[in-house]
Amino acid sequence: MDRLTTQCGLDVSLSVIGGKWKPLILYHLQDGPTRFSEIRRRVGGISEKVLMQQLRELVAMDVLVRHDHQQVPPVVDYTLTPFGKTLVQALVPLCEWGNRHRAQVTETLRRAASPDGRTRSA
Amino acid sequence: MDRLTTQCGLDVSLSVIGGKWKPLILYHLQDGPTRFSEIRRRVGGISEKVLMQQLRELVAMDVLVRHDHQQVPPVVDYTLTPFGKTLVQALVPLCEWGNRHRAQVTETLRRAASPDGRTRSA
DNA sequence: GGTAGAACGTACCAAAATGTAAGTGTGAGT
DNA sequence: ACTCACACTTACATTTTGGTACGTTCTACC
Repeated sequence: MDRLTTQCGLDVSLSVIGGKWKPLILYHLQDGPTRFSEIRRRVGGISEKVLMQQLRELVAMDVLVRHDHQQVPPVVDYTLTPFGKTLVQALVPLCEWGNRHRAQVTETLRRAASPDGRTRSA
Repeated sequence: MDRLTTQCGLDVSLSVIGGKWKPLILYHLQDGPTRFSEIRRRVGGISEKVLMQQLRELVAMDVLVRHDHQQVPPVVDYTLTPFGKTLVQALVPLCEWGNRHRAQVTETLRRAASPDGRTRSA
């Protein structure tokens, strides 16, 4: 009972980076401490509300630390914890895979969405 | 405009393995051709409808191939394509990460969900 | 004959995730 | 004075996702 079962661990990872944005967020935090608004700009397309949620969850999971500079107007930044860095490392291959196959995937998605949907021959 | 942007590739991967079940499904297909009902049993907890959806999407993305044995009662199996295998390889690290940190993640989730929510010391 | 199981399809629903728009308080720039 | 940016929060609307339940066609089994 150890073939590759035991629940492959994917479930664990997924529970941490689940959602549409978390992987992207983590990715954009690799440069070091980053401010809220800067993350928002980098990720692009994410709303403040959702970004906040995700950040809070990530912080709760000890993947990030939040540093409030106690200034006004507010200055807060988020940083990957060592734990978070291991996670980022783990998704590097996925990132590379995505880059390597961007064309193919994009193309496939395109034709899947094409109105006359000729996905195959007939 | 190419610092590390260009979209890190994660968006591509995510568009393929997005969703609650796809990674799990792929994982359980590593053994080779697997029948629908067998996948369902292995993954566990997934409904027929959703499994069907996911499989169809995966097939559409050329990650899997569907083989209908043209028998009755129906015999159909799904297999990873070479392309699919590269994807599976890419999520191996995530899988390992999950296994390595299962305890911590589980614990964190547990206390986050605890009714009296003592997230910190006291 | 009735039942079970194979691999689906479909209708309808509930829940989760995401998005939108607005508001908060304060200080710096114009 | 007015506006903007900061880091959020809240209420609300919408979209996406997942789930339940049932139907189908056919065969093997009791």
